[in-house]
Formats: sequence, C-alpha cells, structure tokens
Amino acid sequence: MSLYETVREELLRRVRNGTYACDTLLPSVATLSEEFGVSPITVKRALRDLRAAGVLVTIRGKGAYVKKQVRILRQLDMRMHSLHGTDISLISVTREKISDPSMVSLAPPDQMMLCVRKVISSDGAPFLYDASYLSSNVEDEIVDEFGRNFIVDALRKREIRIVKTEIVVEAFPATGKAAEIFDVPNGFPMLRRNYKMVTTDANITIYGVVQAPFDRLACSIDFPTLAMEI
Amino acid sequence: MSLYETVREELLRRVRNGTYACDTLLPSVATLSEEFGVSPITVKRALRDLRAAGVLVTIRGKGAYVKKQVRILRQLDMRMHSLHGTDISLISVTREKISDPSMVSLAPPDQMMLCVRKVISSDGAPFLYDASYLSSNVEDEIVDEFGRNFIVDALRKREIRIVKTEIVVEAFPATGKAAEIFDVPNGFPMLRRNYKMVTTDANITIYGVVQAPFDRLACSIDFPTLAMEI
DNA sequence: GAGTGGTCTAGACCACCCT
DNA sequence: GGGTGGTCTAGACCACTCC
Repeated sequence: MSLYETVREELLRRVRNGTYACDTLLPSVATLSEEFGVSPITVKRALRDLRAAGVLVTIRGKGAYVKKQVRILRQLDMRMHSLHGTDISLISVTREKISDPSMVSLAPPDQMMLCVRKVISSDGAPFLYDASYLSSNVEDEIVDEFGRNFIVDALRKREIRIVKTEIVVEAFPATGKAAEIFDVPNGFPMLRRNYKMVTTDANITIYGVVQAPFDRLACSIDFPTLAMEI
Repeated sequence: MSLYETVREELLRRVRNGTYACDTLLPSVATLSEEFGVSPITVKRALRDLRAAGVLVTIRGKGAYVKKQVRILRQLDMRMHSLHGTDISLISVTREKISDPSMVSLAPPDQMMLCVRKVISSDGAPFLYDASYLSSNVEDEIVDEFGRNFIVDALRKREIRIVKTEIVVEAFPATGKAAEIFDVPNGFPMLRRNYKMVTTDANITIYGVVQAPFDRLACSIDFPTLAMEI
C-alpha cells in the first residue's frame, strides 16, 4: 500500500473509532505530516481522498472537519410531502429537449418539453435535485404550481392520476453542475433516479431525473409477495 | 476553474465527442503536457480524476485507454438466471455476524450466520459481488448449492418460497475490498443493494448485500399502478 | 501577520511494458 | 534501454480565516 493510502486509512480509522469526533477540526496538515513523518503534500493527498469519499469537509483557511453523517432513507413508494422540514426551491423553468444521456433507457420523446428544475432541502441542506419534463403543450397556469409543489400534488389538484411508473436507479460521479449545487467535490458518488410516469391524461407523460449525494439519500423498496433474484 | 480541471474537462470532451475513441490509447502524459503547456504532474492529476470517474483505464508502462462503456440494466423483479453469459464464482463460505454498517437499516439479527460470498461475471468481467447471510442452523447440504446457484433457485428446489422482500439501494465509494474485486480505484462510485427476504420457512430469513461499480450496473423498477412521489 | 488549505511546478525514484 | 505511468518530495504562490 502506498504512503498516502496508509495515511488515509489511518485517518479513516480514527474517524470511525471516534478519535476524531463528528464536527471537530482535524490537526493541521503540517502537524499530521510531522506525526506521520511524511511530506505535507502526501497528507494533503490523503485528505483529498477522504473528502472525495464524504468523510471530511475542508474549509480554506480553517482546516478539515469530520463530516456529520445524516442520511435520509426514503421509501420509493412514499409520498414526498410526508417528509418533515423539507423546503422546495425553484431553480428554473425552461423549454428544452431531453438531452441527458442517462435518460435514454426510458426512451424519452425527441421534442421540446417543459422542464422544471428544483432543489429540495432538509434543514437547510440540499439533498435532492430534480429536473422534470412535461409535454410542452401543458397549460401555462400549471407551470407555476409545478415550481412550488411536488408534481403528484399539482396533478392531483387537476384530478390527474398516475397510471404507471418506470424507474431506473444508478450511481454516478458528480459532475460540474450537480457538484456545485450540493457543494461536493467532482467525482463524488451520487445516486440518480430516472423516472417516467404515465398519467390518466394521455397528453401528459412526465419524465425526470432526481439526483442526490450518496451520503444524504438512500432508497428503500418493499415487495410484498414477489420472488426476487439473488 | 483550476488548471487540472480545465485539462480534465477538455480531455473528457474529446472522449465524449469521439476524438479519443473507445479502447484507444491516449497521447502520453509528456505529449499532453506539451500540448496544454502545463506540467506533466498536472496532466497526471487530470488523468487521475478521469480514472476515478470511470472514463479511463490506465496500465502502467503502456498508457491510458478510453474505457468501454457497457452497462447492464437489471430489472429488480427479474430473475437472475435469465441473464445470458453470466458466470458464478464462489469466493468463500464462512460463519460470521452481520457487521456491515450499511445493513443496519434492515435490522439484521445479532447472531452467527452462514455467509456465502460470490462474484457474478458477464463475459469475463465481474459486475456483481454478493454476500448473503442465512441462519446458521440451515442444513449443511444446502450450503453447497448456495455457492453454485442463485439463492432463489436453491430454495425453490426445497420448495421454499419468498414471502416478502425489503430492499435498500444506495451509492457509495469503493473501499479496499470491493475496489480490488472489480479492479476500480479507491473512491470509485458504486451501487449497493441491501436485501432482506422472508421465506415460507420460518427458520430461513435471508439477508444480503450486492455491490456493483456504477458503470457496469443499474437497476430498473416498474410500478404498475402506484402513485409516486416526485 | 500568522496560520490554514489548494494548486502548480521541478525533479527524482520506482514499476512496468515493449523492443 | 527507452518509454510509460505512479508516487513522493521540496518549494513556491495564492486565497482564505482569525487575531
């Protein structure tokens, strides 16, 4: 094992066993490099890995803090609004085609669609980034509701029900945009859920993408009677 | 944007638009550092990020190759054996307690259990790492079958059916062991599925973990009539 | 101004591949 | 032996925080 890996594993061990407690400041790079007898740059590299793994958060001019681990576990068939202390923040409403390559498995239509992007926060920290696409010919009034509410809620007001849902769940490394919104380093492991919802209104089929950092969200699913693989 | 980020994004752009095609060798670090007018170390750092993002694979003494993207999409309620060209390789059969912290949300029992670990490969490349736990008092003969077959198959031979399944899906960064099996760098984004299966045999409840690199596996789920959140 | 981490560079050494 | 990438170091500069 290389030097920086050894340092990284030792620091990780100290975080896990509580030597470096939650929300506390780690010793400075200079101190650690002395203690381990390695160059400061090697310590920095170890810290960089730990940051990328969600173990630490570093603040320029201050130091490295042990990241608090609070992960939200969501049931996939649970309604969104049942979460406490969540806050919806509208990012943008645009007209565009679905170009996200991760959506291809849901075979989206190749036409201009209405796109509503929002960020959902819990206790001030964003934990979900949602982009949902609707047929461009939806009435303008409904757009406003979509920005402030969850889609199913907005649809229900108009007595539109969801008939069928397809979901694809995958992990992926954070890229520029998602990394910025969640304030995580590039390459940070993320969870993505692509969805397609068919409604009782033949004109309205909803496509979308929800993203979240791996350490803030996990999904749970229950199958009452289905036989499962592995 | 920092220098190495600029280099990284430009290289990524070239991979995406086909300038550097799949399975081809990139120019050497020395060449790239000349072209971009930066230090070789800065290029190396950019390459390191791209390796961590699953874009490149580097081989010592040869160079950096563009990684082929072949992701398997699996339906969560699809039976495993329906996949073509898959191969099961038994890693170990042990008796141990469930200590994986990612399992706590499924509330596993705190007792010695039988643990069967296997790797499932497709076309020679491992894409699934499964660890499944059973009550330790299961008959010895069944253990052998578990190593060679998928659990549901082994159970069905004994006319045991699955009554209920709970699943938790999450992303996480690859650590030492998983990184080794799949030959991915530390911190590589992975997809994990924790499961709990209740069977018709009151003595047999199965717990387990399936892991896969983000670029080799995604899960899909269909809900015929359920109303979904966001 | 002193201390912190983030970045970039130059130079060195090593392990590995190919010829 | 010459080329490749991986690692480690020393030194420098910058941006930031805190006193």
